Amino acid sequence: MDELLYSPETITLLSLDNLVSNGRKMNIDTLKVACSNCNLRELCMPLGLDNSELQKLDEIVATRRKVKQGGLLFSAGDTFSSLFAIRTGFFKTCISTEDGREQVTGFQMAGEIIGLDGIVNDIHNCNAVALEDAEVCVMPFAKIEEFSRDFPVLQRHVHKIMSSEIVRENGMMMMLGNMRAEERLAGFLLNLVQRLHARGFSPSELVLRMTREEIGSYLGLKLETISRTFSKFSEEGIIEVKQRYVKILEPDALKKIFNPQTCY
Amino acid sequence: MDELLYSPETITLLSLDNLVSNGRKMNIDTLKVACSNCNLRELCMPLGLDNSELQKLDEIVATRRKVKQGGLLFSAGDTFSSLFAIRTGFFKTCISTEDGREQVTGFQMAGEIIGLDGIVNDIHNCNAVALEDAEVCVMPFAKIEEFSRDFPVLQRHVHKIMSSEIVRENGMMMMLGNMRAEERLAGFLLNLVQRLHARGFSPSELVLRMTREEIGSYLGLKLETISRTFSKFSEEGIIEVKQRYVKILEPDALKKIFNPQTCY
DNA sequence: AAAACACATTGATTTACGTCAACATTACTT
DNA sequence: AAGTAATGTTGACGTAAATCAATGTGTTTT
Repeated sequence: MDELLYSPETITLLSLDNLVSNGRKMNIDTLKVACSNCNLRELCMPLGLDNSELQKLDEIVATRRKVKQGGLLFSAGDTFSSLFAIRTGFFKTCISTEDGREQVTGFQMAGEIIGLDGIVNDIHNCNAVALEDAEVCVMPFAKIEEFSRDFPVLQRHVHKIMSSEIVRENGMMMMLGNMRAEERLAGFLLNLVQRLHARGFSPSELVLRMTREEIGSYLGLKLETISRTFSKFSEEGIIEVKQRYVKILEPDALKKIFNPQTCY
Repeated sequence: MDELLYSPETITLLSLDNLVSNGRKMNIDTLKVACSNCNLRELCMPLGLDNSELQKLDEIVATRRKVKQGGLLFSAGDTFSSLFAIRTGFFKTCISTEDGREQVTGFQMAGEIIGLDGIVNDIHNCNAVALEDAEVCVMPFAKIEEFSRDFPVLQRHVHKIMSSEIVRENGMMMMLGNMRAEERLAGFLLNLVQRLHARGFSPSELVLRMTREEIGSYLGLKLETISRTFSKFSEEGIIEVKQRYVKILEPDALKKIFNPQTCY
């Protein structure tokens, strides 16, 4: 394995929780929080807000909340009251049918917003599970709406976040409806690494926070197919895989697989 | 065929355009419009607004616009400026890859809102195609945002519309990722007929506005599979199919196929 | 250090749906 | 009314991914 610009350890760093946990699966941290000082400022809700607006946002983010690996931030059926901005950690959202089939609907990382599905019916529609120890900012939706009325920039931002989720899901429908296993996995890897890169991580290396089964569920495939496709990419020299660690050796090859036309 | 409570002709009625068209593919109707008098009041944007709020909404809906069958309301790449409320007619939204594969992302009918995908990037992300002659209310998004600030009920309503689209697409991911052809088509039919019923049509009969190919694209299946599955349902006495006309004979059987557990 | 467990890989076989192709029906054109 | 195009149906066959199963690897527990 080549020497790494970003070691797997470094990649994990952002998500580690240095504070002492009280041992419960979840706990509410009543410490006051300041968006204006948050190092996710560029990614999270505050995007594009000036100082006075940032201060207002501080009022929205009343509390933080920690979720241990494997813990639930919320479950389908819970009453909806807040959106959550991920500070650290990694989540999956998933829904299940009565007969126990599960569909992962998304993977969310630091700076992303979770819980939009609850707005329609004031009830959460999916489960949000922490795939590693995580911390989120709790943003009561009533407050978001209240401040949105005073701050058009915030209002617009909220709308863009929701629209972007709609567009992402449109893309997933294309994946699930039209693409073959290799295309889906290529698209998945490119998307993941791009979002990690936007957060200061390597543009070519990543450590998967989810199992093959969870990737498969997200992509509408079985875990064996994910494993086989990883192996195939690896044999072709496109990626290097060692369990959860993935290094993209030929990003262009991956792009070509995902979207045959654009990369000729 | 039994005598019909709602004939196919009746079902078509709502969508017919009685006004004279000027012959162009699309045209902008500058006639002032009143939401307060609209017969879609219960379904469309105004849901839950009182009289003074309804009047404000009238100001948002500046114009109407007609789209002929096969015409485009907007295309991917068009600059986004307005949402559209469907007054009459039926639309599909779809996206395509560079190499020409098409994915239908939704079918929209009277009272539903179209164009939410454009908000993130101020550019439409999909094509909206009229599957029959249609008329929409043009709602400039800047105005929607402006009035949302003054009318919390409207603000909440806009949020719910967006959230509901997210939830719908979550459901589609479940369909596309986990369900077999029969389950998908059963779910599709149940959803269509339920939405039509909410608009005063029959709870058991419908006339499809889309081809087998378009249904297939939406459901991630090929047109032959749609055709075969229709035939199978028909042979089993669950539905009666004659081209675009469908009558649901055994709604419970359909529900059981869609969701094996809930109906035992 | 060994045992137990969760997760990942790989092979053999099956299957649901896709592909290809012929034909039927309806709607559109002139 | 006849001819043409678009859409829908049905059959024969092929295939990508699922299923079943065995084995490997890494991590946690005691």
